[in-house]
Amino acid sequence: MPWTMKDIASMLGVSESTVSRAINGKSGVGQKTRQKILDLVDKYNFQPNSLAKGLASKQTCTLGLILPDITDLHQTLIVKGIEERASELGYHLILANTGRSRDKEMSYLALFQQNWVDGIVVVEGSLAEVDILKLGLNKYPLVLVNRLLEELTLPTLLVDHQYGAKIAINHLIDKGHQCIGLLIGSLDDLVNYQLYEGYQEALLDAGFSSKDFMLVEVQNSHSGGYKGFLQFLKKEELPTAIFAAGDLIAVGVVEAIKMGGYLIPEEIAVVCYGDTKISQIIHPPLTSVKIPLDQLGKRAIDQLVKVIQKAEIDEPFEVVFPKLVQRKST
Amino acid sequence: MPWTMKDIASMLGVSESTVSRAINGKSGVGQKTRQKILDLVDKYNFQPNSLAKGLASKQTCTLGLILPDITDLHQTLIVKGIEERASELGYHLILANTGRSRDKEMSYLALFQQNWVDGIVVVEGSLAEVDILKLGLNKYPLVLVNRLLEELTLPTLLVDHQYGAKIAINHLIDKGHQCIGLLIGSLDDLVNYQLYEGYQEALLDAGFSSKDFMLVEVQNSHSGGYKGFLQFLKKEELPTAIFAAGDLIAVGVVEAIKMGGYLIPEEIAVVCYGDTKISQIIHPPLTSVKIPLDQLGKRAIDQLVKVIQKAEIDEPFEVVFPKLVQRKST
DNA sequence: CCCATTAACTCAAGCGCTTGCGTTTTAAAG
DNA sequence: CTTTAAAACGCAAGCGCTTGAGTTAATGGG
Repeated sequence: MPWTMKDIASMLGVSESTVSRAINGKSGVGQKTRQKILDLVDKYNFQPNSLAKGLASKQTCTLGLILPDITDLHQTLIVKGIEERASELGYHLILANTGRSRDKEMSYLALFQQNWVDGIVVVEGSLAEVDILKLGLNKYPLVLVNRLLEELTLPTLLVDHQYGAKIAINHLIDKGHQCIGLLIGSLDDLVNYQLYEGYQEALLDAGFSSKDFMLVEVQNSHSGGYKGFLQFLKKEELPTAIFAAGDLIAVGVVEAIKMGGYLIPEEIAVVCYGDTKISQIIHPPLTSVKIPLDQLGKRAIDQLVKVIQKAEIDEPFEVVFPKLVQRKST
Repeated sequence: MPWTMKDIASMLGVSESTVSRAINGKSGVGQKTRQKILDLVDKYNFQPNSLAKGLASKQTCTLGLILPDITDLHQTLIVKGIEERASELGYHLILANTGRSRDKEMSYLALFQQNWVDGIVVVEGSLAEVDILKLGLNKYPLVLVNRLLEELTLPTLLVDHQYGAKIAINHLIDKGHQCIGLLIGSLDDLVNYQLYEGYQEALLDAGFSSKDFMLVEVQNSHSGGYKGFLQFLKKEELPTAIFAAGDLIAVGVVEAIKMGGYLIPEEIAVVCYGDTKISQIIHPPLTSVKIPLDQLGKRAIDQLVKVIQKAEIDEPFEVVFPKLVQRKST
């Protein structure tokens, strides 16, 4: 049976309130009494019951985090940033993995809202406006990461993927490439579509025309990248540079390029979107676009804490910008 | 302001207790009353305050999970298993990432123990016997995954890495290899040491002698694997098969082998410990030892729930066995 | 038609902590 | 040695829910 404040209080012949104030560092307790209490707390390793504390004080100093797939490296990198900043600000983190199940997402959202946490971060996820409204969550401290709900003005953190594609393409143009291919997953995926837009914009800005676009839509996988390169081979002109929208695609395309007997980067340059371990250890290590996911997480917490503390949010939408990391493939 | 049971109760002119029993599906409520309550609950999307519920009922239907590094794929795969089984059994999961900080580990352990959760799973981690004892956690529902504390008989889930190494080596022996090299990270790491033991045992069992051991200790990284193979080249006899204890090492060694102009698997076979994405997409895809991490997680929850429900644990130590996945590298 | 049995429901005491307010103590000022 | 304001502390209500014991209503057998 764990100790309670009552126990500590009666041991010292003081009231519970005094113990409470002493532990929480509030005024209204004398020096010696406070010390005696703290000593006892230490001696018996007393831990105040956080349920009771939360119930009485209406705050838990805990943040809820909902994400679709904990085995996804991108997401865990965001979590890392979130965890770091939350920890700095004195918040604990509670993490819920939904396994991309909409029901679970709703269920955790509801759970958290039941006074478990002071605020919620939702990473990606599939929840819609109606869900938020149904749960009465539109007034709850809630920030969205990598997910845009246009009808609601919830604080939202996004990556500017279009910009990410542009810096990649601009880099290739700077290197003198005239024929730049794009290997990308389904354009139905919003991220891919944004990359595609960035690709187009960069080329147009540099004076190319839409005739110069070389797009191959593939499976977002190793074999997708491989097959994608074979598609390029069939075209009248072979690109001298390829922007691969994903590390697995990049690995596949590199393999295909080598298989075809071409040299990287001398004959074909490759830029990878996403600076993952895989893209670094293959041969040659790939120039890639690094997405500052930890930044994303940290700023999400900053926003969330602002909302919790009722500070006004000046601008609900924040954007982080990818950076180019140059390696041996360009 | 969220609704409370009191609100619901007064709307219908019944008592709070009736509402409570209706919501929790307990007996003592009439059909029509129950239905009316449930309808209202639905209409206003009433969510009982879980802090209050937990405080009163002394259980939260929530499990705490502590792990060192959420960006580590191995750990997240365990989490996935844990989450699935916990969810099946009606438990929510709370996840704490310590970033390998001992202090944070202690802090979360303490937090959880403050009645947040009904039980705790600790994955790997750095906590020692004294910590557990200091927190008075030796009587708390707690299971350890991939960490052995010998002086305490806490329920513990482990992977039999020694067995994992043995099946890999046996496979190579079956393929006719007489000279099998081992490329491994620091033997101070317990996992590596166990793999080393498995390696030895498999060879000895097959009639080899300790003179046939070919061990090179390297950095657990891509370049470690690369350099490791160069070490082999310096030896009088080149192994015809290599067991690489880690996917990054395996990638490095494969690169070095190709660089040296040898064919895989014709001249040199490779087996990788750990069946990760990386080991599957490189060329050739590697035969590897798959560690059933989801199993590990699921069985951890089974054990934990047993402890929570005060069921006796027959055997505190459970072990899961790796499996061999054959691909093109052997 | 009455009493016993069971089901439906209410009461009220907690769970362990916080907090505003009132009371006592302390000590400095008059 | 008072006066008085501030500091130290206690009291008790309350956070929102659960639960055992007690009360009332419904049901059926004799």
